[in-house]
Amino acid sequence: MPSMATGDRKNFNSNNNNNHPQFKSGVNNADNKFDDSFVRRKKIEQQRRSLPIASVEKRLVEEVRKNDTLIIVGETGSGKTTQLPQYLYNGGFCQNGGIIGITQPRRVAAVTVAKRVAEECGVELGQKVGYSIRFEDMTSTSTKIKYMTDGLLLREALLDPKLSKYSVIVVDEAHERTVQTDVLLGLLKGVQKKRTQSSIGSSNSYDHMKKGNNEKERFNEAGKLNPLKLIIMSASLDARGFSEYFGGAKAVHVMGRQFPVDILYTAQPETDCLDAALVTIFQIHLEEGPGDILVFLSGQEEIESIEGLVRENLKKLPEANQKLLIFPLFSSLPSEKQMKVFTPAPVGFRKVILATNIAETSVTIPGVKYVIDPGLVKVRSYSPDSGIESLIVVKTSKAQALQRSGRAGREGPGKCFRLYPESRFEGLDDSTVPEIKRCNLSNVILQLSALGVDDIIGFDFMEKPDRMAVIRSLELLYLLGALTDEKKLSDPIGQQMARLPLEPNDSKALILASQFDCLEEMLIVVSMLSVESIFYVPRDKLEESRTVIKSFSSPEGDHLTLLNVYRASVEFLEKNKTENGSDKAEKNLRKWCKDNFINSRSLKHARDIYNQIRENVERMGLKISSCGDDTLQLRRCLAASYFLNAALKQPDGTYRVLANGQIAEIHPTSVLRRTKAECIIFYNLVQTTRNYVRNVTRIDYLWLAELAPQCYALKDDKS
DNA sequence: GAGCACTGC
Repeated sequence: MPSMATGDRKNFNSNNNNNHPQFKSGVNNADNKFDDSFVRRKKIEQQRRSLPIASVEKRLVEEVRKNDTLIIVGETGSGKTTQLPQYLYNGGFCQNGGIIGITQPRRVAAVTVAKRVAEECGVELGQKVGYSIRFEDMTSTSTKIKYMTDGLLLREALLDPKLSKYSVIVVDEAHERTVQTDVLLGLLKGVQKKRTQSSIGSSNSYDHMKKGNNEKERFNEAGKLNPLKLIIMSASLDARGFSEYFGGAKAVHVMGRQFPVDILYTAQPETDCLDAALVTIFQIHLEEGPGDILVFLSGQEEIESIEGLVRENLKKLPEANQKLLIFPLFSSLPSEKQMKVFTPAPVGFRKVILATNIAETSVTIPGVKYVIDPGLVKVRSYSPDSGIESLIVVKTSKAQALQRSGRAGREGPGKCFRLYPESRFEGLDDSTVPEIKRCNLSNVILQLSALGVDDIIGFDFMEKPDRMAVIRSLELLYLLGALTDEKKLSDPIGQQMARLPLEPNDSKALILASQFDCLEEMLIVVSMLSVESIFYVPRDKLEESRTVIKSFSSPEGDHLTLLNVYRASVEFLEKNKTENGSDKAEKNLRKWCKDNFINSRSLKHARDIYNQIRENVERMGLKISSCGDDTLQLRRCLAASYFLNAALKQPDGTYRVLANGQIAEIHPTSVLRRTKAECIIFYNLVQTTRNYVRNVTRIDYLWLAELAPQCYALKDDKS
């Protein structure tokens, strides 16, 4: 417990190393009652012209004309994401009928930016300017500027390996180095080479035309496919990595527009980060001017405990100083609760937002003037040998610290309190380890195989993934029957698996389910497994939730329990629709979810996935039939698909994973926690305080040898 | 009897 009363406070050193130019806001200073479209257009025009990037429009277009690949480093607020595509359009880059594609790592970004650009262009969204993300396509044949997620462009490449409808592809936020971005960069490099070759040697493109490719390709006057212009946009200060990867590509810098943020460090290293954050919150609240506080914490648990501490300490202050409102923010929080952070604090009040990484890039909260950064972050780590996933708390990178502090300077000058000494900052890694070096690669490999890349180890990644991780994933794909002995994609299993937007194991389960006559059920199970945490239980309703959740549970395990939840929700929705109409029914469903401790956002997501993959398997011609109440077939199918995730009970009640000997316990949230089935299959193995298997179903040990002989042979067979 | 950062198709 911090001793605020005794005057315990943190001493912060300012580095005063502030070389950011200060800008006047210039926006919204006229409270215009006559905000008709003309005035609005004028305003937009003015805003566009005042962006830092506007002064270099001609030069940028010229550079793109001269260079097939260009790196653009643009700081926050430069306007690169909204403006560059418009400059290129006006510069004639769509004249051959090609379109400009801009990729984003996140769905919301693709949507909001597309909306803004459509407005700036004065066109209806979905016409000249559109976006395309999973479950939502807002483009048409007239779309010339298309925003999309990078994952979606990867999917498009499966159907059209030369991405022939694009004349320019802009990869935005490349510094984030998500798996999808990294794969995309490697792919685009190859596409560019192919298109350059085919526009030199005419035979290639001619062959392609002869094959009767459905996709219309963009040809120049001589009937050749135009080269692909590639633009990599990054906010990182160092463009060297990208430039080197693209053969010494030219890099240009565009100024940003940020308000200055004063960076403060503690004089001494902190031993207790939570306590330091708590003290700093009150220090700001009591000593600094108006403005909201954003605190970066590692996870839900930390957020909830600090929330309690702030409340406790707040009560001890004089009433005049109690005007502090606390908002937790993390991804699994139900959206109604997430939305609350956007309501401005009443006059005289200050908000403090306790957030995870979600506030670093995904969510921008207005009103933040102070950032508290303990310098830690929870990251996923994955061990290819044990197949164990875990979340570990590590120090942020310099780039991440910079990103966090930037959150204080969006509306005016701000302050960032780093809860560590300046010397420690110097010792941080420049940037975060790319995701591709710390994740399961089976999906990446499956996708690349479908694109004709057979030599994964030799693929031109910007940063090569771990060799062992590649080998393990190749093994898995081979055992699932997706790859042949020659490491080529198998037909039809591998081909079908690659087409499904799921993890390879889940795709295999669907394909097998059509043979086990339980595809109807497996579609639901896989959709439910693909989303995060279906159940959401507030801390104070633990007891109440137990009986409610129990009503869904199946003695056979969690997979069937998830199936029950989905079916109950569909039944509720259908019945409501006939009685109350569609809109009202959706609203009632959300209430039903709340009453049943189900996260309605997750359930909606599962329904979207269900509809999408159902359409996929229908198009593949798989037989969709139901096993009804006979769940034996479904469990046998699970065993046949997830055979590598089989575990046997040991005398002490723990489980031993047959494939690699790992020891784990059944997670306490599982319906099989108490029953202790002899043999189980599980969906994933996570390490927290202990090793836990989650989403578990009871199976018969003998099924393994019968259904997965490539992995298990009966011991008696040899004698 | 425990706890799960964030994305994406």
